[in-house]
Amino acid sequence: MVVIEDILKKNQLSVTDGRKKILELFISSEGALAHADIEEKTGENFDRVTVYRTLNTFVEKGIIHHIPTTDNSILYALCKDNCEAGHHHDNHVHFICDVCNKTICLDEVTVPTVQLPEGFRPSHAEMVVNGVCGDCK
Amino acid sequence: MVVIEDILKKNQLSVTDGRKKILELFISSEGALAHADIEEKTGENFDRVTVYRTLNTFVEKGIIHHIPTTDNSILYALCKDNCEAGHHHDNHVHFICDVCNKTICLDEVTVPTVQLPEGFRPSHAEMVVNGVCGDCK
DNA sequence: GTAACTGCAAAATATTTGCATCCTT
DNA sequence: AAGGATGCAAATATTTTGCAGTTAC
Repeated sequence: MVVIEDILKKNQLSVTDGRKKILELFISSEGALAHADIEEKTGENFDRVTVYRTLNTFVEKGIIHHIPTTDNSILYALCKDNCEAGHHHDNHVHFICDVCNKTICLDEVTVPTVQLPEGFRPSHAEMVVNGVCGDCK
Repeated sequence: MVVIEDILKKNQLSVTDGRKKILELFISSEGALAHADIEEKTGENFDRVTVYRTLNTFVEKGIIHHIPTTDNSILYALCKDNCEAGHHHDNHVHFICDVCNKTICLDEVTVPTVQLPEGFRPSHAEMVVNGVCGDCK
């Protein structure tokens, strides 16, 4: 698909099979993905190492970003257009469903600002909400 | 110290040297601790395995809890009194300093509620703010 | 004395690195 | 053709498990 290749080119990355598939997976999935998801769902067996490297590259370029999680898992999700390399401004709330366990980016819900104590200067804020999602209610 | 032993007893845990030292470390440090911090800062060389088991036990009992982080690290911090085993209600904002890299529990700052899309039901929310802390400004 | 906790060894997982080969540009 | 990306092998790092010895109560 043209769009996917454009994203890669825009970030000075050569267009390879693996990168296209992984990026496509992110675009087609509504939620966030863990490393393991990617190894499974790409269908073809990718080399584990390639997945690691691809994810790192995507994070560096600002195509995807980490999502904070309370358990130990590492999740990745697509960044929105206003992200730049190394400094993403992806200010929406993430929702983790307790039932189906999917992580969903609530693009419409902005992270609220909070009043910090004297002397603290915020640069970025993340918010994760747990609960039951629309599909599982 | 009496207080520390009381916390352990209150949670039906036998009072051992390792648990006392690790718990003491949490109480005396203002911020959150990673597994590695604990191995270092307890001074004595604990067995790595004991640290893992102690942390898990403390989390199960609700003495400490995970803090969500955007990078891959796993951080732990003390829970407040209103925490119960397996179900903590620790609703304050966490602050991670970009300079000194410490993670601080802002006990006074409550996580705000956000308006979720139709059909979503929240059970818990976490918020992490990055920036520069009072000491590093 | 008994149950629970610890430490050691080792297994199972997860992540990183080096290098030769292959693919993109 | 040149540089970057991949795959394999192997090195590291992280976490879990089993079991025997030790400690708390």
